[in-house]
Amino acid sequence: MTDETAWTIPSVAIAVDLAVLTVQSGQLRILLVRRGIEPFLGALALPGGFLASEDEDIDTAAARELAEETGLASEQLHLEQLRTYGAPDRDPRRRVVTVCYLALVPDLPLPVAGGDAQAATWVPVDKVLRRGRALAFDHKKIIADAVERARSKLEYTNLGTAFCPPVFTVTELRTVYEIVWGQRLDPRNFHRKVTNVENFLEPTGEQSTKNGGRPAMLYRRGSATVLYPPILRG
Amino acid sequence: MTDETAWTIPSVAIAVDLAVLTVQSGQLRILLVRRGIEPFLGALALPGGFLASEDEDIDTAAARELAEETGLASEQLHLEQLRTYGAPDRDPRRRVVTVCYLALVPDLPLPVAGGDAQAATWVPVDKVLRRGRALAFDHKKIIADAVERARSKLEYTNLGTAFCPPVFTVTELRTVYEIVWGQRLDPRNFHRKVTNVENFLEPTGEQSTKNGGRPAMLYRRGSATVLYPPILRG
DNA sequence: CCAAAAGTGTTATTAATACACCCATGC
DNA sequence: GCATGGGTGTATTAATAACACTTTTGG
Repeated sequence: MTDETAWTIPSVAIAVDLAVLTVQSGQLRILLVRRGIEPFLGALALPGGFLASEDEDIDTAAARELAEETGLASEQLHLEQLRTYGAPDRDPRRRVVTVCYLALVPDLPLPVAGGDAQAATWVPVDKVLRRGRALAFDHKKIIADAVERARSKLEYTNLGTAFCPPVFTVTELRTVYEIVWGQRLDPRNFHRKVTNVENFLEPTGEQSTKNGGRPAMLYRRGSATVLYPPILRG
Repeated sequence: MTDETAWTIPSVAIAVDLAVLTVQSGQLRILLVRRGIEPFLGALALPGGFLASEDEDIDTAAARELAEETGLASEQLHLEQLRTYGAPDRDPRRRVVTVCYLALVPDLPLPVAGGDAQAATWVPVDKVLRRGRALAFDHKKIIADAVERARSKLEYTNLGTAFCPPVFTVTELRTVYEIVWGQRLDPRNFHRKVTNVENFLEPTGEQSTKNGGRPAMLYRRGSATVLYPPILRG
């Protein structure tokens, strides 16, 4: 930080945008809102906004936006800073630098479209990334970065469990991996791997009999947040 | 991004700070400047500054600051965004959000203290992180994040070579790993690992005879930027 | 010759992969 | 019983770890 004085500092607006990912109906999906004003009127965009006040912390702003859009508080959910995007022409109106956050959430009943928030919808990321028309600003690039971050974090952390309900089976967790990575995993080897890593899964003692076949053990997320050795995609 | 209009947007200053790491004299070191004004007068701080103009891209601003401080251009050097720090009270004067960048550079002749830049010095990160007094703002935390990012990136990328000169030996590269990780590595296994990964190192055909003992083959950084399987710290 | 550093070979251990097989439920 | 999904055992392969040993220089 240099010693330049305040009068030399250009005026720049700071926004906070959210890339909220979930696994729903066998797809990796992202929460998007339809823009109601120009620019990019009618285009899909990441939910977000400007700081609520000059005193609001940016992490707090992200958590607030997330609660407004999904109704979720910070428990059973993961929120981390992704990256800051600050190309000078990314917003045609004025200079806006946006601090983007990545959130991983379980399959929610639905995003509640209430209050002043726009109606939000879950959109498959495959569709967004392949035919990326109708995406506002540089949000397609942001989504690509968010998805890559999520994919890589599944390799060496327990964040796959953020997509699961509080109590889940090994198969549910494996399905999350398969959907996020777009790749089949051997059920038997995956089972052994995640159950052998110390404190990765915490057995509840309960069983799930929801599907046909032999009942599955139910687990909670364990205390181990890192997975060593990692599960590599290959 | 919401549809709030500009008059609701709080005014926040955006800074760009640099965590420039190098390996020098057997230590991992970071480039720091001594502050000449309040607040934190006389304390060590990361080099950085505000955007040069309202039209300057933040990545460009980081590259410009880096060139000003080190004289290095973007070749034979790595520069990536680290994280954005935006706690409301991190600067007592006014609200400042800083976008921090991580740079990895080879052992330079010296940082040139010329023009309007303050005199910069290389400070061992161990010293900074252990007895972190005299660090301005939240820069100690930023440095800790930068070091952890650098350490983890050595595991699965070729960024260790960013600390090396354009042409280097396997032993020089291993020494970089040992210093950054603070851990000894088996010379033989390391050699086999990095020379076996396809396109990780590009042989020059030349040999180095600088040290005693058998001359070492000289390599350039290869085209492979990711290391699979990774070299894990354990 | 000796010391020092570079590099190869070899073995043991560990982890990943592939797949046969058994287990426990619903119907 | 039979289909279905859950879970274990095991052989194969690949990667890591540990270390003996050879190579090539300088003195």
